[in-house]
Amino acid sequence: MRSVSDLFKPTVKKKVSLKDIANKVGVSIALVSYTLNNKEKEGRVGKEMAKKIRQVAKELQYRPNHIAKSLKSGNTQTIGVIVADISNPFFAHIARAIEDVANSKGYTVIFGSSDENIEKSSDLIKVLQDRQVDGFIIAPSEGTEAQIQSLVDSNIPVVIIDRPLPAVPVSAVVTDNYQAVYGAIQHLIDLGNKKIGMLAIDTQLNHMKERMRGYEEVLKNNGIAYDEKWLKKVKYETIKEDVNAAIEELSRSNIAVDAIMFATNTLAINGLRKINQLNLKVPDDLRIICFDESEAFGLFYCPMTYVRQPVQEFGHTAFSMLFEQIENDDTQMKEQMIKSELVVHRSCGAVPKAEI
Amino acid sequence: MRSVSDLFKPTVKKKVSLKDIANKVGVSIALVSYTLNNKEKEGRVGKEMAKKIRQVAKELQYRPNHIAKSLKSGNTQTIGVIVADISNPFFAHIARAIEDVANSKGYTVIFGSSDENIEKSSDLIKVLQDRQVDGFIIAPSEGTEAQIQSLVDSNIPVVIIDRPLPAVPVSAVVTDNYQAVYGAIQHLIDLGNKKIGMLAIDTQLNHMKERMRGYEEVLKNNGIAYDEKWLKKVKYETIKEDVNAAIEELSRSNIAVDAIMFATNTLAINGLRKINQLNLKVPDDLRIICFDESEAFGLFYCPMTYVRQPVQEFGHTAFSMLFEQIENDDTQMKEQMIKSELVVHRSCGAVPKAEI
DNA sequence: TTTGTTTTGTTAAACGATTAAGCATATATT
DNA sequence: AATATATGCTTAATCGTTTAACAAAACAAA
Repeated sequence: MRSVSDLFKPTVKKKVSLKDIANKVGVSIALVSYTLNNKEKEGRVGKEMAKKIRQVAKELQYRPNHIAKSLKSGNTQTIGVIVADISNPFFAHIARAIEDVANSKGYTVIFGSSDENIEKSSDLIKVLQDRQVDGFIIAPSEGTEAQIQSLVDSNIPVVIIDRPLPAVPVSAVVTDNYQAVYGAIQHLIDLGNKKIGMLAIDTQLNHMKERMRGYEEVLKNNGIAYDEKWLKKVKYETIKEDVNAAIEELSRSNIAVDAIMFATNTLAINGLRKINQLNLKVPDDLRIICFDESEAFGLFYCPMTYVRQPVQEFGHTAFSMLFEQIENDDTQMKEQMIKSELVVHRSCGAVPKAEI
Repeated sequence: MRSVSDLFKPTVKKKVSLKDIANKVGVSIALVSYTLNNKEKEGRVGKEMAKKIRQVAKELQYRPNHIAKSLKSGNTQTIGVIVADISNPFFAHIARAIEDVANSKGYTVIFGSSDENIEKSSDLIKVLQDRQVDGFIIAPSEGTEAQIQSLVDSNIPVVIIDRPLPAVPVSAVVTDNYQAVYGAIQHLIDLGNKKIGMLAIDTQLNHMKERMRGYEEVLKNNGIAYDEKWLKKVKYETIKEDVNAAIEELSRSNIAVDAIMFATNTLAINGLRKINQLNLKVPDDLRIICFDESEAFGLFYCPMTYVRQPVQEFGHTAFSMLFEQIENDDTQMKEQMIKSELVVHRSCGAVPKAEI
């Protein structure tokens, strides 16, 4: 007997399956499957019957169960994307670009933030593997070479982005970090700056090491004696405090630099905040150049000169390369270079050509 | 015979299943399943046998196939999160907060960006439903009431965030937008500002209407004649151009306002950029107050006064409420208010207490 | 010796799809 | 008339799990 309370119990609407359609039409499940997959030829479905099946499917508002499909087919049409922090605008924009292309190709994306942490990265990879993702796009954290290598060994499609791992034979979408910084600092030098500081993240990751190498080399090649006090390596975990300390040191009268390059977005935002607090005027008191764009630059009184990495292209290229690997299982590993460009505004001390 | 090329063909390492373990140990699949799920009692697995099974599972590096589990159990331990744009820092931070709690509870999150577009929203919901997500957290776009209602009707767990839908009986995590703006503008008035402009998004969404209502009411209650030219509604799709035009108008000498409130993050960033370009000085020429925090404010020379919504709490509360619905299928709908606070700095013309 | 209780398994159905293979019947070809 | 081909639809296996139901042996109790 139904009790009164049963009447108010939320009855979960059962999902419609092929079976329901088959029952209603009075045919086998197979016939319904063939029809709804447009394999009427292959399944030799009669014209009338196909029409009826389609109609009933519509009536019942049938939607295929993707999980069941995945189990049968072995692919999930899902990719995993692991970045350091999805709330960091640089990664958020890449993520968004990936989401858009992926969706347009019928893929769904699962994002994860590793917080530059080896264990979190490993956990995320495991979870996503358990969920049978068809492939990965990863901005690898320091020390995760083995994790990536293991994916490669298991023949799971992977593309790494932003941070090359020279030790691992894996497809990658990266920019020429050395060249980009070299060019940026050369720009500062050409404008007459001599004492040039640099804030970078303290990591062994290749992209950051290349940025530092670019910095050191360009100074050397311009005959500027490199002072190691000018290069400040800050910890990711304590970025705010470390940047504050670094800016204070670099601006102290005894070693005061003419200019500072920020090696990332986040460094720049923290640094510029401190520069505001110290009441230093850009470009008069201090010239600034940044790596990566930020919406935030729009709020700075002095239009910022920066190295622009095309994040859209990053995302699109990464997905295309991954897609190729997924579709086609003997794809060769390849490294795709994305060209960055120097966007010149006034923060380095010169009026950009466009504004003259 | 194996050809030479076979040797180089990437052999996809087959995944190990319960069957593989069962075969190797020489028992039935069921026994392995019971053991690895710690249901040895229920499955009456012998001690010795359990030990052996576990050992072989480890040897073969068995990892359960989540897809198969989902198909059997009917739940995917996955939730769908739909926001307007994941690359917008406000949503990116909420997303990150959701990701963190969700992961800690064993849930995986799939994000999607609706771009404030009804069709995209509908498509996303469909895709996620097809993928059998256990529930949704949605920041609904304008005109998506029917979509949300349909989820509710189908008894699918949903929590909406940020934007209340008064017409739909659904659980929600929101802030008191009316009160927040009322307080913010009152603050401006208390500091002597009379002609106060407002930039808002042109939408029928309740959160924005409430913000506008707060603006109008507080002016009225303070005996300030409300001039409709002061309230600028800009289109989401053409936000940059519209904001530029709005700022220009509001600062034109004949109607020049004393102060401007920005009703969102993105409006603020675009507006402040324009204000920089026009060389207007904050707070001397113009006072500013914003809704929502932004990293970017750190780059503005004048520390910004803004209404802070605790995004972490937003994410955490939303997930908790969703989790409750998922676990417990006769949960009552409920609306959770999150308290916002006014963070006072100097952009409204006064020195904040903390700095005196 | 017979019956009951434990212990230790196995079998088989199910979740919702896909798809090769089989089986009638009708029509075409020789 | 005998054989081949086409047409229309069904059966059953499979993907990797879970879990209720059954079975067989060992041991205890009557």
